[in-house]
Amino acid sequence: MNQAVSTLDPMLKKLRLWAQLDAVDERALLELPHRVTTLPVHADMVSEGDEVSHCCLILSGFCVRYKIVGDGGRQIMSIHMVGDLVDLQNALLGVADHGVQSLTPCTIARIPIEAIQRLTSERPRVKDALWYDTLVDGSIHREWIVNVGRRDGKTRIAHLLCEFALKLEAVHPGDQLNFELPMNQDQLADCTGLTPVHVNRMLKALAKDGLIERVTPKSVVIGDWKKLAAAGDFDRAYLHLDAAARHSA
Amino acid sequence: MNQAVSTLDPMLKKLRLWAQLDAVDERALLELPHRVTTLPVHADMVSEGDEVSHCCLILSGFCVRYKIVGDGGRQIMSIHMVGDLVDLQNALLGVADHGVQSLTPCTIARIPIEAIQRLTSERPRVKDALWYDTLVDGSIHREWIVNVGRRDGKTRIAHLLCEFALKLEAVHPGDQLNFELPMNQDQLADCTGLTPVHVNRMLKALAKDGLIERVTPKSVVIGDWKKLAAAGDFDRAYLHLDAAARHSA
DNA sequence: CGCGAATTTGATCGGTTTCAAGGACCGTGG
DNA sequence: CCACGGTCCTTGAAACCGATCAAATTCGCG
Repeated sequence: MNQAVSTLDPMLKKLRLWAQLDAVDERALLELPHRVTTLPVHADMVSEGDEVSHCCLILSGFCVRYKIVGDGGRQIMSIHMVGDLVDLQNALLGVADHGVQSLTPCTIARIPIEAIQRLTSERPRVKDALWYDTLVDGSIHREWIVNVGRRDGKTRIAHLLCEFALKLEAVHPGDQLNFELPMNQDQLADCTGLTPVHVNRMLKALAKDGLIERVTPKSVVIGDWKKLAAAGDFDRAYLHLDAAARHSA
Repeated sequence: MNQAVSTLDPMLKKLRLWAQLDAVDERALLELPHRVTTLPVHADMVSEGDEVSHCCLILSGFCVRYKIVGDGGRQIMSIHMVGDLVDLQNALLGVADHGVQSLTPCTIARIPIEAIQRLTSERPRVKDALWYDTLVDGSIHREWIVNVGRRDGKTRIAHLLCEFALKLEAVHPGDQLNFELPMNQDQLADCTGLTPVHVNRMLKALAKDGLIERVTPKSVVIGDWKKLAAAGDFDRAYLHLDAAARHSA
């Protein structure tokens, strides 16, 4: 049982940032029924139009939410990592209005949505935390609208790299200036509304400007964070990572 | 007092779609403290970076949420109308990560955010309704990411027109095929990530294709809904307007 | 080592932007 | 009532960013 309890820990760690949970809340969260599954790379965990009965918590690996447009193009709307309840929105809305796909092999915990709904109806603070989580998600969505709508190619890529670095640092403290992207250039293109070819050129341009270094195609070393953030028109406020400070104040 | 009660009715009408509210919930919602204000056109009700203490319910008129990017460009992230709690997200997150501006003269009711928080902590169904509201908002954000990220100019405009027509019909049943846009072409451009000049050309193109008719610049008559929806790659699912049917089922 | 996938690079094309100017509409004041 | 000024819409021409097409190179991996 202790085994099972610790499984959902990444979720708890994140939700603690969003609301003041007491011991009962935390235990109830960790005791949510779930089934751990592993997924290969490029696996669809949810497809657009599916009726969603489970919510997937990422325990390791990366995945994205995306939609396919009429002409066959794909747009990625968000990137997710350890601790993210990746299709909470789909699950609460009842019908998947978008797909979810793994970028890398993943381990996930599938939690029945009814269990979550039962828990939130009994534990108001848990509901607050999950609500807050969806609010932050919305804030990130808004920034992405801005990113693809009003920034040029180089700026979009720089912005995405900054966001990824900070989100990674939040769940895996260490050296956020030196990481491996879990995406190839096709997927970066689908995040930024560009073509893979142009992504390639913009990455090269960022490297030439000395903002990043690339040893292998997917490795990123941020040479100068401030300059990259400036180049990406990046302001971390929208990630609300400093929420915890406000809450405990 | 009856006067004051009916003021917030547009909000109640919308929230009823999102959750099963009982008589106590509804009365509590209508009795929320508030101050009614009128705003001229192009007035900022919230600016990015503001600390937000109130939440604005739109009683009449239209407004948008937007951000300004580094090079001075503007991106509109959503359009709002009667019944929308327009900066609930900003208010709940504490700091405005975006601005809110009126497109037309508006009447709004400013509700203190603490009153909303007190109410949601006492009435779980109200919290559910507001949460659901923010979830639908997120769903619309995701569709906008797709719209500006992966669709060409003509398709973006057609999509926006379809969305606007349906949202308008939802709050003001009547002839959704014939309406007046509350936006000029600069603002349409800021919604779609295009330039005003190009918006002008795409509107003309849609008219030439017989998908819309334009008597005055802002008037839109949708000639053939199905064709316009096809041209706009539009699928209404993301608006979740049919949620009510599911809930009562 | 060799195959397939992903990255890189080059050349060309096209949608959209930019720059610029003319025209329509509307509220205001003489 | 009409002249005026400003804002918005419309249109044209040229420039540009990013897309497309195509091929070469590198990388990952069995």
